[in-house]
Amino acid sequence: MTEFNEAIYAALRRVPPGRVVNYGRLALVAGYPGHARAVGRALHTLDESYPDVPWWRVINAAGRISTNCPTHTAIEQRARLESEGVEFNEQGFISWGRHGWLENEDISVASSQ
DNA sequence: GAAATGACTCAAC
DNA sequence: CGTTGAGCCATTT
Repeated sequence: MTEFNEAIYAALRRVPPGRVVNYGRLALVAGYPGHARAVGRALHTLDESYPDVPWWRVINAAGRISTNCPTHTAIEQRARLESEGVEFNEQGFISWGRHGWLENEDISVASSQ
């Protein structure tokens, strides 16, 4: 496992239940800005070895589930999120204004609600 | 080590 | 938000 993956997992563990974060922001928080795709790869390689990593709280910038993994399906991810209180749109989108992770509330989520 | 791939993102239409 | 095209980076082949 690489240092990069550890950083991603560490940052992901900081995400509280009921909150979601997109790949780009997660990479930014982990200290690797611009590594959005690498985050996707890191989560893809994720397995039972890291049970405490809430991979389901990671979605794409559009606010939608992007998961396309046989072991971690988008259906399962949505179910996990809903059980945590995350609400989905009719179109399957998540409201960043309600469930977006603010990290330290220092970063402007730019939620124009 | 080069080329291809992917759980991405942003800017333009 | 919908789609397209280009940029991005780590892992895989």
